[in-house]
Amino acid sequence: MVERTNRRDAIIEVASRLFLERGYAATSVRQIAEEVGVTEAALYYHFKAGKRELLEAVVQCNMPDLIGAVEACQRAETLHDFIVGFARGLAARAREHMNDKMRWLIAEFPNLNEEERALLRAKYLAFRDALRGQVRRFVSDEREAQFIASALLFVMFGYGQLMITLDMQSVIDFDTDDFVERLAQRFAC
Amino acid sequence: MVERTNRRDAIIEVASRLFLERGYAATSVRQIAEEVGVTEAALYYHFKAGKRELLEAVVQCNMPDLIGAVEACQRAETLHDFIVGFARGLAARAREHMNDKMRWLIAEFPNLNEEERALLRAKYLAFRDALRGQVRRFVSDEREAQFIASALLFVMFGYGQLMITLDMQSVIDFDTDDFVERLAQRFAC
DNA sequence: GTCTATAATACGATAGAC
DNA sequence: GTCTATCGTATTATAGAC
Repeated sequence: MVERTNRRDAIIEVASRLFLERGYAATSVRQIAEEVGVTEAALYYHFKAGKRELLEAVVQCNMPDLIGAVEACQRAETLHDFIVGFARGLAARAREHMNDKMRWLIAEFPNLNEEERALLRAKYLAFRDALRGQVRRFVSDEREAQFIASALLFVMFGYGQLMITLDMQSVIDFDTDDFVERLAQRFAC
Repeated sequence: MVERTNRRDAIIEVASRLFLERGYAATSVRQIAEEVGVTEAALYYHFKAGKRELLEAVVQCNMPDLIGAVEACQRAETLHDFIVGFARGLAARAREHMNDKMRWLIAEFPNLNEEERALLRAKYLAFRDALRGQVRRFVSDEREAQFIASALLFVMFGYGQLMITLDMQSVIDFDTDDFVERLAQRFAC
């Protein structure tokens, strides 16, 4: 493992912010170096493989922490409470820019190499399995638990991308709490 | 309305393909002109406002035809059949690159101006209302119909972005037909 | 590790001939 | 409408001094 200097981390942080704001292709190495307060040459010392290596680093540190949202509601005693708690956990993570990270990963997906795509898929799978494991506590049938976990996942993801990322919430009168409550009732019956 | 020449349309077509493949920022005017088989100067004759005008044209012609998916299953006689038919309609549209278009719109969302964002929101609203109208045929309660329409929308969108756009289907054993069937049962009960 | 300086190329955009 | 030619700038990346 290569030693990580503070400067290297600072570069990744700035690159991460700019990539998420404007996209990989629209961000220049010069802009990143300027905002960090170093020259391009210094940046290329830290990232010998250039801009692509910067992308790799940013992809790594922007993998969304989905698992945490499941762990946050392990104590629920009914499926209904679990679903409501899960939605609450995701909402908290949305405030930590989880939606922006997902939007960005989707946006840059065509630019990712196979290794990075595999990492993203592994994260997704681990998340789905954790979710299914929790649902399994309340649903005895394996296939039914699988279905509920997938459905919850799709609903939450679709909500995040449509309402938050595409900012539909600013123009639509949508009662999220009521939606989550109805969803929980529907799946817990 | 300005007269549209064949050449202008050819340029939009190539620009559309390249923008969707590589993104707006990563595609150069030169590449587009080359693939169309004209010079940059000729391209700037057709698009006096330059690259940004190209984006506007491509955004316009890549607004997904969501409404069609609802209209395709207007004859369903139960909510269960409607949901299954609706999923089938979306699957057909996925083959017409509707998912790629949605992925691209999400990716370029930060680059869109207010007019273009408003257009996207209007499309979404019209789609949701059409969906709710159909659900209303089977569900008397207005708010419940609203909930079901939103839930279906989020599920389908989440499925499309995760399974198709992020290509999870290539690595996960997922039975879509079984999923849709369980979904229909769950919401039609 | 960070700098100055610079290479080599690509970019968006335009002028003017035909 | 399409071309050639070109402008001014920005791009990724490197060489070599300190």
